[in-house]
Amino acid sequence: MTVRTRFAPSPTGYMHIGNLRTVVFNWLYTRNQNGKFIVRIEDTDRTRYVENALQIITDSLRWLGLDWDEGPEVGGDYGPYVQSERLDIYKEKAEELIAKGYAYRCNCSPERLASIRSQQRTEGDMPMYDGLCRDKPAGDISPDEPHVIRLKVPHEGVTTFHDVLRGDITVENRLLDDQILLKSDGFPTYHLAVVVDDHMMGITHIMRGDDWIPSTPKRILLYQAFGWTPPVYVHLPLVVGADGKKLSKRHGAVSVEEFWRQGYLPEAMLNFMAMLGWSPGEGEEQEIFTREELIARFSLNHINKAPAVFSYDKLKWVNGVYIRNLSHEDLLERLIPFWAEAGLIPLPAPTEVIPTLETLVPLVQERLKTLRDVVELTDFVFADIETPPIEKLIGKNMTAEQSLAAIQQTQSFLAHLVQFDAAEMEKPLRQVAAELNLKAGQLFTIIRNAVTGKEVTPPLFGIIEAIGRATTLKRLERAEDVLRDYLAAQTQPA
RNA sequence: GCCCCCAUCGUCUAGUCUGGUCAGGACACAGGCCUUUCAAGCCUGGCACAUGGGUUCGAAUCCCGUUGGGGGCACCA
Repeated sequence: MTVRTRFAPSPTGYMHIGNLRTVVFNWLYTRNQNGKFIVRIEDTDRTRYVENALQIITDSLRWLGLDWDEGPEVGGDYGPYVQSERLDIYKEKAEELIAKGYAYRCNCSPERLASIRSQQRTEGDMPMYDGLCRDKPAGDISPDEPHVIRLKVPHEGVTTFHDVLRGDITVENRLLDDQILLKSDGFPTYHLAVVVDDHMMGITHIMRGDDWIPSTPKRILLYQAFGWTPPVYVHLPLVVGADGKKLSKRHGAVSVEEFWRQGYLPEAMLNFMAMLGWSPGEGEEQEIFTREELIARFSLNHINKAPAVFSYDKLKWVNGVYIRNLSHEDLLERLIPFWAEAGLIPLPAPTEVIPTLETLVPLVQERLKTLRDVVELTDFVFADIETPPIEKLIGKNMTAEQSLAAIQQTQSFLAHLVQFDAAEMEKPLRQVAAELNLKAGQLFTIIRNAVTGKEVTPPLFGIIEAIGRATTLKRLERAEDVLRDYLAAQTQPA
């Protein structure tokens, strides 16, 4: 039997990271099994529909490299793959259930429903439909008047389904609501649409968040009513925030887009997401896996049942590992959009700045946790800096005179350097420090401050090379001015 | 309120099914080495089987209770 799985997002605006983890597991399992992965759009709620949401979903999937075999843009034999284009099917299936006695028409007003719900709540009961229309005679509500179609859940007995991770789960039928299957606007609800589509599209395995467990019995009842065999269920543990609650915006970034914009690599995201709730098991201590390794090793046997906290720290670490493993060329290409977005370089990058960028890449590579970090690390190369205040220009255990002399010596050395190249700088500048009776660190620190305006930067000489001779000398000069002004003020008591 | 699910370091987890190695690894944290700053790298350290009761020669592992956490209860998915 060919494994067929699906990802069935609602086009409500963005791709949530919790959804993404579900997709990753579905996709890895399907690829591992050589099955078919299907994307189906569940747009049955017209009130929540967002215009370009479909685009966001497909862009997100493509960014992660999660391809689908059937669905929007690629077609397939079981289409259409958008539920709003399948309305007549659901309607027909709902009528079929009425004919078989498993469903009934209901014309209770939303107001009445709300009022019985609130009453049930205040009385401490589980809110559910009171069944007013359930026993009305067959022709009592005309198919032409506004109404919904509800599932006729048995009052007695229990419904059991099997979950691969948790075993059999049983719920008493009396606790299940007479779920609405077809809304008064003619659209199906999720419960009907998903069962009909999963069956008609030949879905064999359903992997989704375990927040769906409580509603699964209703689904099973539908399969029984239709006389169909339910698929295999795998309920995945939820992805939660640091407080243990369902991951949401207040925990930090939650949409795939945001992670992309913050400079996470798709391959790092995939690796990290795969390990959230799944592990290779059997004493395996490897943490970093290629896409191919993940596909080869993924199995349902090692999925955890407990919810997993989404650790931004660990994701950053994984991302850093992936960044360090990139070739210089590859990293450069990925960094350019971030420099450009910060306004440091134009896009596309002009050929004359490429050598500067190439100098920078090896300097920043092991310092980046995200691609976007490059901005903070190198902005002074492209943009003018503020001349540092006097405290930053006087070295540790040094006088202003010594500091001025040190900067002057450095400036004159750099001004006359034949090859303005990082490799040519270190030795002679250490020499300069020695001659001035300074530790190398004392000299380098004030030079760093003078030239970058920051106390923490990538290695100094590479940075100086990237900044270039003219700008470097100019910045040193400005630093000297500050020191000279300071000294003048000292000797001239006010 | 009712129902369902879950429970190993702060976090992700290995080990649980097939009871018996100082409960292993990683992130984070602390200290150290390296070092022009910051990283990266290396070394070291602290840190967990929620709890009570069984079963057993022996329980993180099997059973029951308790506690704790999460989720669900729409003409939303």
